[in-house]
Amino acid sequence: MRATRYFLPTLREVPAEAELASHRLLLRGGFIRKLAAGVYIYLPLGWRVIRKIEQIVREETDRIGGVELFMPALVPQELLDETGRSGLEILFRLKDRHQRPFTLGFTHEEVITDIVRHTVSSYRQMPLVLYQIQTKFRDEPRPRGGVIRAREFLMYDAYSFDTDYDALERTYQAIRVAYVRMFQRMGLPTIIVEAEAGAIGGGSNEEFMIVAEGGEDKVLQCDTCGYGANAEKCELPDPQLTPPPVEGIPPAEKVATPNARTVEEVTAFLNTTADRLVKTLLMRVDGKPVAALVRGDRELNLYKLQHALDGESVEMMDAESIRQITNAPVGFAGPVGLPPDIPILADYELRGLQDFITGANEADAHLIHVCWGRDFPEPRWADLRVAEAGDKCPRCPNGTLREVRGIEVGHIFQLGVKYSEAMGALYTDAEGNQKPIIMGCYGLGVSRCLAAVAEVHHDADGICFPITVAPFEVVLILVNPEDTSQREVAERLYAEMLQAGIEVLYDDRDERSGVKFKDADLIGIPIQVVVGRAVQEGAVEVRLRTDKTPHRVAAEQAVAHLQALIAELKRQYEPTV
RNA sequence: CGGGGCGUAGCGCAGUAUGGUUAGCGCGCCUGCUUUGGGUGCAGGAGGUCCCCGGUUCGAGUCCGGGCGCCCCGACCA
Repeated sequence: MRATRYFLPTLREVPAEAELASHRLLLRGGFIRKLAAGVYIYLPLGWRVIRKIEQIVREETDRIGGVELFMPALVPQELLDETGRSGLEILFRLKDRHQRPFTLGFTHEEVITDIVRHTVSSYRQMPLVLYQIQTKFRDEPRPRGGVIRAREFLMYDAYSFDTDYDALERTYQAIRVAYVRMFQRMGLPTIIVEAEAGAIGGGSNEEFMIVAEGGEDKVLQCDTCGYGANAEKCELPDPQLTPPPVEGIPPAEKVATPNARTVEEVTAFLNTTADRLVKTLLMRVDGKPVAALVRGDRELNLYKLQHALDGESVEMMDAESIRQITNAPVGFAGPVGLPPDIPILADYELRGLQDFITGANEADAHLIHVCWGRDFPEPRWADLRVAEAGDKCPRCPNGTLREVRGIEVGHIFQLGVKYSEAMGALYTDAEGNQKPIIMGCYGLGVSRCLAAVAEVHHDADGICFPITVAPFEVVLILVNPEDTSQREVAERLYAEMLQAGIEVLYDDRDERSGVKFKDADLIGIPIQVVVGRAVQEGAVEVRLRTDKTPHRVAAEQAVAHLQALIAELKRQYEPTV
């Protein structure tokens, strides 16, 4: 491709809206352009990278027997009614001219299950893996980081159908390996961590994370065993604390704490530390009120509370309900004197704590010297708090958790029968029994991977693409277009490279060399071929984007040299599993 | 949804406190010359709904009211 005929709108100045390096570089390099918040145009260069990524995920899915199809983005709302997902806030909604409600697909479990329930009826038709690469629409509360979290984005989603859980496990493992191979081929170093299922639901699931400072997710990793988990999910072991004796602790006493609502305000006012405080979070699980207790310096993990009560949903109680239950404004709730029909759950850690401070269920007042079992009934103990760096590993005896930030690029789920039962996707087994199909689903953020690659592979000058996903393999830089001998050599080389099947961007623009070098570095094509003054000796210079050392190569041998170099670079990204 | 910030040429910004010539600067763009190994130099030029609507005023980019859009932080406050 000739740069003079291409569309390469690079920006010299940094767009004000971008914070993350990947976002900045993708905008500056002319890969993406914003149309609205979380809505992006993929410019030619970005689109070429997207297509490389798509090709990799296709090849790896096909390799394990997956079959590609293409589902509609327009999804009738009634289909989502069947699984109770039509009310999700994340959905973009619209109506047709007959006022029939539609949504824009945010994921496609219902659509694929609909196809399968009408077509798969026998155990003989499974295992089956269907997948697509398609635009997804999610009205995110806060899009950010360019295409890292967009409202319209490209996603690969695969769905598996099996007759039993052993078969699902085999399929799941095959796809898990395929994912490892995909990310290796893209040059994305991932870790696999346990995760929460969110709106997808179902059984066990894992996320593929890129460790990156700009990542949105908090990930905990054991320093000893291989355990890793999203902070949303990360379990903590019961520390089996022995309750301290209650004898000798003064009776609970009400103290005035005017306007002290937050943990910081209360500890400052009472001149104590947050670990002497017990927070009482009034929540609703499946609409029913519960009180959750965690230490003042800890965070309640909503998912853990939900799971502890086997609930479907969890939310904070609204201020008005809190006022009714505690007779106090938000900020002064406590476990002492709560209505007895409100169950109290407390984090394991609190079993080792007595003589603490809580809200008094009264405006501008807290209780000190509170003891569970004495001042209020012994709560139900559970793992409720969000894991932090320094906590004990839940899987091995000696491990300690450390915290990193991650970009979630893939998420694989064992769904089980959640969708097949809700939607009546049944098959007949060899004995003639009707059973629900056992499903799995597997997502991979294609456009997010573009950002992840840029986030992982860049330096001060621009992106450094792995050759496997680079928009071009080689950029051919003609230093001085008015120098006829340089021009001739460059034109000949360009023709030879095309002939040899090398993906080359030929920068034949009438620009100063500095502009071309800067642009080449910015857009990150892995191999740079410079046709400049070395032409006088019949040579060109070949250098890597990542290592600027020029290698003189005779012009006649350049193509052979490049082919070898490309093969060598590609070998670095061959999968190891 | 809460808090903060922003909206002026394609991009980055100044001007707004204290209303008043023809609304500026840098980059980019166009023309000519120049230069040709890391965003060249000189000269000339084009390009504006000052986010939108309404109001105050002799006069609004600037003041007032309403709306929209975009960015950041938080959304676990107890």
